[in-house]
Amino acid sequence: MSAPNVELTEAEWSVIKAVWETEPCTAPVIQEKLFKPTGWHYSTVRTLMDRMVVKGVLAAKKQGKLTIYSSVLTRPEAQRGELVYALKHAFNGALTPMVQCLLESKDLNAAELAELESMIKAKKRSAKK
Amino acid sequence: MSAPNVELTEAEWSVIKAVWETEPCTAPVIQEKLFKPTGWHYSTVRTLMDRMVVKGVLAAKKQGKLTIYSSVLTRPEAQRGELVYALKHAFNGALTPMVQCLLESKDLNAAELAELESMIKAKKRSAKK
DNA sequence: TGACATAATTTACATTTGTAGAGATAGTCG
DNA sequence: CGACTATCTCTACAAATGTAAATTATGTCA
Repeated sequence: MSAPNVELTEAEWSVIKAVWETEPCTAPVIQEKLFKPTGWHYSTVRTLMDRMVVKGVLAAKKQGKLTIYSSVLTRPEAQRGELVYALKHAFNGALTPMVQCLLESKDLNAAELAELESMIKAKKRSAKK
Repeated sequence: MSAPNVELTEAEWSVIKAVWETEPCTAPVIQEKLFKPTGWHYSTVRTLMDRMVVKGVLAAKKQGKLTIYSSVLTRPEAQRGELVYALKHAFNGALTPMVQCLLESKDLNAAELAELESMIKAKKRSAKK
C-alpha cells in the first residue's frame, strides 16, 4: 500500500512544488519562496501545509520549536495523478486523442517533434522486447 | 472574445458529458442519465446545471415550463482546458515530459504506438509547410 | 534576565462544492 | 374542474478551499 492517490488543488500545487525544490524545509522558507508569486502570508502557507500533512501529501516532523516538512507524494506520482485525472475525465481514458490534443495545443518546433518521435521509437523497442 | 476558460469539477464533468451527448436537453433527462452511475437526485443535478449556467459553461433557455439546456463550452475546449491545466501545474508547461509520462503510464500496444508515431509525422509535415 | 525576532498555534470567515428536501406550479387526462 | 404527475424554485447545510489576523511561545543575543 503506497502511491497515495490524492488530487492537489491549485494552491497545493504551488506549495508542493516549492517543497520539492527545498525539502526538508520549514514553513517560513516556503512562505518566502511563494510570497513573490502569490502574496500569501505565513498563516496561509502554514495552513495549506498542515492540511497537506493531514492528506498525506507532506510529512511534518518537530525539531525543537521548528516544524520540518518534507514531501510524501513524489513529483512523478503527482504528475501521473494529474495526468490520469485529465485522461480519465476529459478523454475517457483514451490516450491517442489526448496526445492529439496536446499536439494541437502547442506549437512544437522540429526538435521537439523529433524528440517525441524518438521517445515513441524507444517505447516501441522496449515493448517489442 | 470567446473560449471560456473555466475549470470543471469532477461533478461538472459528469454533467457536461451527459449534456454533450443529449443536448439540447432538460435537467430531468440528464438526471436520469446520471442516476445509474452517480445516484444523484433531481435537485442535485439541477443545482449543478444552474451553477454551470452561471459559470457560462451551459446555457439555459425557458420554453414554457421547461428549461432547455445546451452546452456553451465545447468538448474540445474543455479537453484543452483540462490538458493545459495539467500541463501547466504538473509539468510546468513542458510538453515532452508530459508525453513521456503518458507513455509510461499506460501500456500501449504496437498499434497505438504506430498511431502516435504517424500523428507526429503528420504534424511534422504540416509544420514544415 | 530581558528584549527581540521567529516561528507556532488558534481561531475565523468567506466562497465553492457536493448533495438534497420541501413546497410551489403547471400541463394533462378523465 | 379536479387530481396527478412532471418540473421547477427555494432554501439548506456540511465539507473543502482560500486566505489570514491575533495571540502565544521560544530561542538568542546583549
